[in-house]
Amino acid sequence: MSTPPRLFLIDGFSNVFRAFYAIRELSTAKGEPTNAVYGFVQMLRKLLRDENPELVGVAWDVSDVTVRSERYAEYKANRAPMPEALRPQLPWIRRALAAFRIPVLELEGYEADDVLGTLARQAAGRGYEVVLVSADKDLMQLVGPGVSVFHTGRNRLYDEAAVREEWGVPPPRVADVLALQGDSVDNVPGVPGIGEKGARQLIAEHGSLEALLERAGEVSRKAYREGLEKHREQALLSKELVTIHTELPLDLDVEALRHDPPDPAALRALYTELEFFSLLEELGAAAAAPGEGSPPAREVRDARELAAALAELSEEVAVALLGGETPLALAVGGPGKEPVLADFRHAGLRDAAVAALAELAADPGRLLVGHDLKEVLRLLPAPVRPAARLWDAMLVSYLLRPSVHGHGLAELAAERLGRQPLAPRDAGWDRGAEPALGDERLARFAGEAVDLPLRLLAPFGAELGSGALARVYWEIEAPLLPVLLAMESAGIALDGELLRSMSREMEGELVSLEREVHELAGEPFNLNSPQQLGRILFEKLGYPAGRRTQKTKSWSTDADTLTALATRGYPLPERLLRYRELAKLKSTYVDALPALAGPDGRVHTRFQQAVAATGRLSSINPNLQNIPVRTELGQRIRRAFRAAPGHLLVAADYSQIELRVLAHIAEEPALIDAFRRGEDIHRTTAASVFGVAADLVTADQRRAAKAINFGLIYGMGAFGLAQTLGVDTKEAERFIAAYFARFARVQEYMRETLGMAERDGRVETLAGRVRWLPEIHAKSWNLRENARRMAINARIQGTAADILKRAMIAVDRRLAAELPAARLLLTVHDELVLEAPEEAAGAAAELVRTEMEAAESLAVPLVAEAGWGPNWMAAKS
DNA sequence: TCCTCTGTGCTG
DNA sequence: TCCCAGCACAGAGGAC
Repeated sequence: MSTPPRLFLIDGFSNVFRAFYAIRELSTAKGEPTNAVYGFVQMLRKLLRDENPELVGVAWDVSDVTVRSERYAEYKANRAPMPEALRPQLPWIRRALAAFRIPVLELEGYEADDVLGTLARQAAGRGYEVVLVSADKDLMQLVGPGVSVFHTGRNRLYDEAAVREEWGVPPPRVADVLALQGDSVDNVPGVPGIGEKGARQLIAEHGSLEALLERAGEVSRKAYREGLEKHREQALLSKELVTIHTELPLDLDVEALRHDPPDPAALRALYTELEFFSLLEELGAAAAAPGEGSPPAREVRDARELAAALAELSEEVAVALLGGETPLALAVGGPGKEPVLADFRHAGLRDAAVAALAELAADPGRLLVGHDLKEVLRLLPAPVRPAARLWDAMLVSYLLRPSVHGHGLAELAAERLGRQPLAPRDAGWDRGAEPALGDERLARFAGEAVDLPLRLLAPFGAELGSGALARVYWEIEAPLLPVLLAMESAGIALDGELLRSMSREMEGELVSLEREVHELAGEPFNLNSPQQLGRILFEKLGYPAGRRTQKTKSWSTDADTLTALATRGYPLPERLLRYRELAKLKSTYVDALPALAGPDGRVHTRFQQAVAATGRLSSINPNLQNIPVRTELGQRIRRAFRAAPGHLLVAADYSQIELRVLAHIAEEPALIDAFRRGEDIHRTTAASVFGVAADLVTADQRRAAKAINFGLIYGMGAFGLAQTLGVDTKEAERFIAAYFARFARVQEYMRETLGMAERDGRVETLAGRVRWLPEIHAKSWNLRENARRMAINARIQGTAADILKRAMIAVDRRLAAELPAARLLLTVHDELVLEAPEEAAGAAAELVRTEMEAAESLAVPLVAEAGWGPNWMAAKS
C-alpha cells in the first residue's frame, strides 16, 4: 500500500508573527531588524529537513479588507497595527520563499484561514495528506480525515485524537469553544464570564453552541447561565467570526505545489545580505559534505535480536538512553556498525537491555562511548562499578571548555560537526507525549544519539591530547562518574515529620511578624516583594535613603541595607530581617525538602559534573550543597538529615584546604611553616600582619586576618576587603601591604598567575585542569578585572576540587573492599558525608579521614577531621 | 498559564 | 568599581 503524497500548507502571517515575537532581537550591522526573517527561515528549514514533504505552499494575505471585516466592523478593531520593526522584513520573507522555491498562494479579499480551509478540504478530497502549518489554534477546527495541523508554537502535530485530547471536543467543535471563550487579540467577544475551561466543558456536555443556547436555562452555574442568556446574539456572531470557510470559489492546482530543492545561490545571496553567518556556514558545509547524516537505528524486537546485534560490536561501543523522566529505549552502536534500538515497550526488552548494558559495562576490554553516561548507567541496578573505560563526550567537552555553559549533545554536534540533530520534541517527546512504538523519528533520534558521540571521539580525542588534561579525564572525571551515580541512587534519609512540625511553628511566627510589620507600615503589603517594601520604607515612611538596585534602579532592601536601618533604631527593618530569615528557610528547605523525598523517604540529589567552571561539583534537585548551618534554625534543619535505622552518618571535612593549596602553589615558607606546625592559620596571619605575639591577637584582629585570607583566594582588592571589614579603603590597603610584606611569595604567586593568564589565555590547576580566560585582554576594565580575579581563584579552588574528587574515588574504592556496608552519600566542596552501620562508623570515619589526607601530596600536610552521629549536625562535631 | 528576569539569600 | 564558585526561591511582567 503506497502512502498518499503529503501537502504542507503554511499559514504565512501566523508564522511570521510568531517568528517576530519568538526571536528576541536580531539585526544587521546597519541596524535593520531581521528577527522575523530569521525565525521564519529556521521554521522552513526545520520543516523541509524533518518532514521532507512532497508538496508545499504558503498562504499569504495581501490585503486588509476581508469578507468578515465588512460584516463585522469591530473585527480586528483592536488588533495591534503591524509592529514598526516587522513591516520592512516582509519583502525579505518573500525572497526567502522564492529561494526555497516554495510557491506563494496570494488571494485577495479572503482571510488566509478561509483559503487554507478551502484548499485543505479540496486537496484532502483528492486523496492528499494535508498538514496545515500554523501558530494559530483556530485552524484546529479543520482537522479531520486527511487533514492535520502542525502547531509551530508547540511543535506538535495535531490529528483528530490530539485535538480531542487537548480540547475535549471533536475538531469541528473547536469553533464553538472559541466562540464561547472569545479572543481578545482578534476582538472576538465571546461570552463574558466564560473562559477556556468553562467553554470546553460546556461544549463537551452539550455538543454544540446552538444546542447549548437552546438549553441555556438549564446550565447550573449561575454566571454561565446568565452570561449565555444575556449574550446569546454575541455568541452566535462570535461563532460566525471564528468559523473557517471551506467553500471559497477557488480552484487549486495541487500539482503546481510539488516541492523543488532550494536555490543555493539565491539563499547564499539572501543570507549574505541579512548577515546570517551561521546559516551561510552551514550552506558551505552542506556543499562540502552532501547528505552526510547519521544512519537511523534498526529496531530490535526481542532479546535474541539484541544479542545478535551486540555480537557484531567491536571494542568501541556507543550507548544512549532515550526518554525523559522514564527511560523508553536503549540505543547501541559502534563505528561502522548498524545502530540498533531496543524499545522497552517490546515485551522483555527492558530486562534484556539492562542485562546487555550491564555486560558491556562489566567488560574491561570495552570503551563505552556516549553523552552524559551517568544518565545512561542509571538504568542499571545500583551500585554500578563499571570495568569498561568510559568516554563521555559531555565530560570531555567540559574539560576542554569548562566555562562554557551547555555541553548538550545537540550543541556539541552543531559546534564540532556542523550538524543539527533532532531535538527530543522533533522525535515526538512533547508535553508528556512520547513517540509511538516503531515511530521512524525515534529510529533517527536513536541513530544520532549513538552516532554523534562516536563522531566526536576523534576531534575531542585530538584536543584532549595525552598530557595532563587527559590524565584529569582518565584519573579523575571518568572514575568519579560511577561514584557520583552511586551516591545519587543512595540518597539521604530525611526526617519529614521533624520538618513538618518546624514548618507549623515557623508559620505561626511568620503570621505574627507579618501583622506587626503591616501595623508599623500603616498598610498591608507583600513582605516578600522587595519592590513594595522599598516603596514603603523610603517613600511612605521616609527612612534615610539607601542604595538603588543594579538593573531596575528600585530601592535596595537587602540584608545589609536593612541591618543598617535596624541599628539606627528603626523597628520595621529589624522585624523584617527576622521575617526574611524565617521565610527563606521555610520556603527553600523546611517545606521544599519533604516534597522532594522519594518513596524510600530519602532525597536523591543530582550531582552535576559538567557545570562549575572551576572543576567543582554542583548539586540540584534539590541542591544539598547549601543546607543551612550557621544559624540556630539552620542547624535544626540539618538535624533532619539523618542516618537510616541502625546506621550513623559520618561527616569529614578538610581543614583550610584552599589556604593549604595556596601555601603549596605559592611556595610561601611562612605559610608552609605555619601549617606544618599545625597553627591556627588566621591567628598566625593576624600576628604577622599586626606585629603582635600569637597569643595576644584580639578577636577583631583575627577576624580581619581571616577576611584577608579569604580575600586572597578570591582575588580581592582593597575596596572589597574594606567592605567586608567595615573599614575604609586606606585601612584595607595598609592591611594588604602588611600581609604581602610578610608573605612575599603570595604576592609573587598572584603576579605569576596573571602572567600565565595573559600569556596563554588560560590558567591550570595542579593536576592540569584548564580554565580559559579570553577576557584577560578585554578593553573593558570591568571585564578584565573580573578575569584577573577568576585566574587567581580558579587555580586554588580548582586544585582543591581536584583533590576532593581524588579522595572520593579512593574512599569509594576502599569502602567497597573493606567496609561494603558503608557508602558515600554527599559531597559539599570540602566535605564528604557517608552512611555506615553503627558498629562500623568509627572505622569508616578513620578510613575517610586517611584517604582525604592522602589524596594529594603537598608541601603542607592535608588535614581532615571526621565525626559521626545520628544526623548530619551531630556528625559534624 | 507559562516562561524569563530580577532581587535576594543559602552553602563552601 | 563591590570578592570566587554554585542553586533556588518569590515576585513581576511579558508572551501566549
